[in-house]
Amino acid sequence: MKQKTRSYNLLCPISRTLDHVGDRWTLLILRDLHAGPARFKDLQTGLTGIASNLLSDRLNALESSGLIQKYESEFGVSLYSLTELGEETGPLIFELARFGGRMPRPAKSRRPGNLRTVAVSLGTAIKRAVGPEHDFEATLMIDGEAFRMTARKGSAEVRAGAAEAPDVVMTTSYDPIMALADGEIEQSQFFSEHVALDVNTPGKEAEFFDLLSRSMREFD
Amino acid sequence: MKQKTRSYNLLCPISRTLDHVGDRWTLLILRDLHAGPARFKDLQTGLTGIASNLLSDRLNALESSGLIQKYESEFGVSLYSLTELGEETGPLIFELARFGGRMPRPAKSRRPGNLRTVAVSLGTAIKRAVGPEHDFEATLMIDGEAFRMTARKGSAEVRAGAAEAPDVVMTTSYDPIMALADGEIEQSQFFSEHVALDVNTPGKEAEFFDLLSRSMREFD
DNA sequence: CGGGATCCGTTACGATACTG
DNA sequence: CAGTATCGTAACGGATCCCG
Repeated sequence: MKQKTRSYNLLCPISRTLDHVGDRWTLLILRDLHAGPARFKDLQTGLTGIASNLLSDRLNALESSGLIQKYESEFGVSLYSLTELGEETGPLIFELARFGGRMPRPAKSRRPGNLRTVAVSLGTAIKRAVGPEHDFEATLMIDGEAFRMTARKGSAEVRAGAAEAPDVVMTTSYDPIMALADGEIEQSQFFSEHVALDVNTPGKEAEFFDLLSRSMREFD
Repeated sequence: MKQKTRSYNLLCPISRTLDHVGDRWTLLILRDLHAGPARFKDLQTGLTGIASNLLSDRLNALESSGLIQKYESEFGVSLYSLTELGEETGPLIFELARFGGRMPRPAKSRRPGNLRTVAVSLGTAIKRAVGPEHDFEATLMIDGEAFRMTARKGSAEVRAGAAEAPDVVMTTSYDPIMALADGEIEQSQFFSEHVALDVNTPGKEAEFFDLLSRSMREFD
């Protein structure tokens, strides 16, 4: 049950970080948790085929490191979420996503079991791009999976689950989003060909588009 | 001789990055190369006890990924260096260093075999802090190991080896630098108690101090 | 049925020894 | 100095089992 988790144990901040998050799967677990609290099963499907014992080991290790916490929600569902310290891996996750866009896309790659990864790449990017002029809530429907994007008072996030009272609702699918993130298509093409938009609060769609296109520029 | 290098192969930029740099030791090798070209032996000592076969495997894999390149210098010395693509891991390395400062320092940790790691943490930070008002070259002597810091026209770097015509020479040692990076002592204390400074070009020490203290603020 | 723990074959790691 | 070869061991990966 208990893995030993090899460590470098070197007097260097970089290797210290890797001692906590450098094991296989660990950064991907943190990635998915940046989309909000998740159950064991959510993580297992999002990580396409991680062995349950490994997921369990990693969650325990992350809890020991103080990066995540486990708690029971109503009805006794166990949920894992980032601690305040764990949230601080956001910029690190963002740089991982950004660098991935620089690497050639491999011939065939599997789709993850859920789309939290999209929410995360987007979420880490809009946090950098948001300004005080952005104030809205949006629902993103991606291949039937719902996420909510919130921008308020200079801070922003994307989380799993629909918004309660969205100003705008954007419907799209996974492949064009990834193509956009990988720089294979342009923003203009993405918005015009692959997106359907519902506006509940007229005027807010301008803020929404503005934040989204600023975010995409963060990946350059 | 040839390791298989497990990969996630998921359609996600984050996991794609990890497919290239996520193996054990790989990010630390890149770290050391951010201090400039290095020989096999330099890397081996900097990584305190990495097995030579692993170092060899990782270097081959990184070369295949296009992140590093191998070339012969004069006198037939083999050198490894970052490619243009590999240089782009800079921000990622910086975030790894920054997050390490947030984690509690473990009770006992070994010193790396050389101090390239210091040059790298510093170097990634000054790249973010430098402005057009900084224009100088400095030599940093850290426990007898020489590095050169260059700031010119809005860009800056730190590399292994002394500067040829330094405007200032700073002499200090490893432990206080790490204490500073880990937030255990203040800048003012660091400069006043643990640093000796030689000024060759009067006036340049102000620019030098300014860039250094701006850099430290990047870690907050 | 979700949330894991146990078992076991396989693979990468780590140390040492050895060679050009 | 710059690696390659060998080999024991620890971590991974997949399947199965267990418990509320």
